[in-house]
Amino acid sequence: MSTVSRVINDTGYVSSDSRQRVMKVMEELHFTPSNVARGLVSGKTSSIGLLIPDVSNPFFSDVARGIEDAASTLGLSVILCNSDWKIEREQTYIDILKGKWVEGIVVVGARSSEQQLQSVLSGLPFVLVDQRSTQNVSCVWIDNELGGYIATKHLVERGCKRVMHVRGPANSPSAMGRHQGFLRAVAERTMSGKFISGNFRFESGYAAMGKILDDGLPDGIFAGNDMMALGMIQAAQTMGIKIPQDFLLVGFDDISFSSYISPTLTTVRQPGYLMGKSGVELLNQQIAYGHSKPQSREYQPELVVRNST
Amino acid sequence: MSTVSRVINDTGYVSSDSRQRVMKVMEELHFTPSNVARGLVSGKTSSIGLLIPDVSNPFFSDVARGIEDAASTLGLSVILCNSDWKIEREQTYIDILKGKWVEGIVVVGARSSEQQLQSVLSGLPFVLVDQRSTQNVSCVWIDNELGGYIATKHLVERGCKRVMHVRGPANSPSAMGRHQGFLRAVAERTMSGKFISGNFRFESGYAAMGKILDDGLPDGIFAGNDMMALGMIQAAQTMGIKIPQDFLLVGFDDISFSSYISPTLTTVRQPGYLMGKSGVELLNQQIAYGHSKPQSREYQPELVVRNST
DNA sequence: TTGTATGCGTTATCAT
DNA sequence: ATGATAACGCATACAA
Repeated sequence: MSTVSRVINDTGYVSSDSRQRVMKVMEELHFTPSNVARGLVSGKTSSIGLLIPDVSNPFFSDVARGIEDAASTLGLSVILCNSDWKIEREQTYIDILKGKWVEGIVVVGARSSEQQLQSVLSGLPFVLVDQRSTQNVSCVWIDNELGGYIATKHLVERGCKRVMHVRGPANSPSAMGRHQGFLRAVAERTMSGKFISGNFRFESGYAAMGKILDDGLPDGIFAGNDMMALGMIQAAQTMGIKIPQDFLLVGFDDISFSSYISPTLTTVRQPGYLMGKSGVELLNQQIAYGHSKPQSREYQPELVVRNST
Repeated sequence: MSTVSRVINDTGYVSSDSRQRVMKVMEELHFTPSNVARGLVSGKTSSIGLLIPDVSNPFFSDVARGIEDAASTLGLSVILCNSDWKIEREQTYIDILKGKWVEGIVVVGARSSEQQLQSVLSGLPFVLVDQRSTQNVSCVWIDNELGGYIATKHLVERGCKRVMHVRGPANSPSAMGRHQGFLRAVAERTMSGKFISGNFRFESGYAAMGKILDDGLPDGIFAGNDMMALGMIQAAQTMGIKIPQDFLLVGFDDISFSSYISPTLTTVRQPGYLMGKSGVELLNQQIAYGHSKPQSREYQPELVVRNST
């Protein structure tokens, strides 16, 4: 009955009498209109995809929360997809999401290249979060290079003479950016800046601490992210090395746990929640105003000084 | 063309010639069948809802990961809904999910009563995770009472004479269960067992430490969850109180950070990832075999002894 | 083995 | 102001 449709959508002419009756019956039958049928006719499913490496990772779970909150505000539902940093899984999920006619996808920390993404997405709106676009796609990011620079400079200003970097994985643009910033800060003072590679995980930081000790302890270390920094703190603890007495430590991300440990961790804040929120807003622009000009939102990394330095 | 449908679903008779041609064309056009249209005709959307208080909470993000993994394995997509422990939001999301024709809902740590849930869901399959059912609905849970008992008994066995409990919120069945276990263990030794209320958050544990100090420090504290325990560790640290020298501390959950801090936290493990995974499996039973007999899966709380005791 | 018709629940267009 | 009809994309039942 089209009259029903009219009262539901509040469109067209409906006598107040009919409206009353329809509303009454809807109450009685607990009637909920089918978004599936609606989607089929309108092409709009009011759903978006969230492609993210791992929701159980503290930084990403913050991002995810920001995304879901913003989406919810816009009346959009979020379909959660964990890719585990695997390109293959990214592609698989994208196919599924396309089949579901999501209105767009928020891609967080993707491993696939932008070309791959664009090719597979074939026109479906999407935004990159935690990643800068080199093509012309909407994205939300922070200047990792600057963040790495700030972190390292802080170490130097605190009087460190031998600084080191525990870098994230080489296939992560964020990790590489931070490393670049580290190198720039180090070059400015004509210091040497050694680094070792990790994988952004706690265990990786823990293990790094061992290797570092073999090479002789530096007086300042910039960890590529907070999880590795936590690992280093834990390792240092068991080794009887004191922070900040024996060396200063700076992390990256400012996950909540950075201020929940001892020593509280000096770190470079990345506003995960906000970045997620912004991502959805940009995506919504794309969705609403068609394939207009992509926008990007850049956040500034911010040093948060705590007890580890 | 129904032949196309036949090759996609691999049903009915199709000459290998036609199959070849169809597949070829599908490749060329990057054809992806619409799950929306499919859902409309079959009534199956291959989507489930995930209603959870807060994905950015470490325990819940573990659960969420388990759920998404299991769902993905079963070919189900997960729609993420954060309720913030608000009954109102739970209801709102449920309505949305119903409109989307999800095949079922995994309800994690709900605040709504089972009656409310059943009433709003009106027949839609759902399972409770992190909550025991008093009605007849599928659920995955651990024995919180036993967990609380184990934690407290551990304290006693370690020689504590005056134990305390920092409880979670009164409207949380988990919190109350753990408290009950605490009381039972205390009663067995005819000890007094004071407690104060918290809200399961870090700040709450931090604040609790202050109040506890006013009443005179006990020699053993059982915190209602790990987040509060972390808050207490942090507060103790700033107050110059040493753990486990000045008092022993046991948490609950075993979130990963429990072993990432100093002192590493003795805690009662709750297998969040597994519980999420099981939840989906039970839900799938409900979905597949109609409204058959609900099942429940109980996990045993397990004491993990670390340095805080 | 293949094509045609019908219906899923909703909305938009057209008649009434 | 309201009802009838077509269409969305697919799968099923039926006819060829």
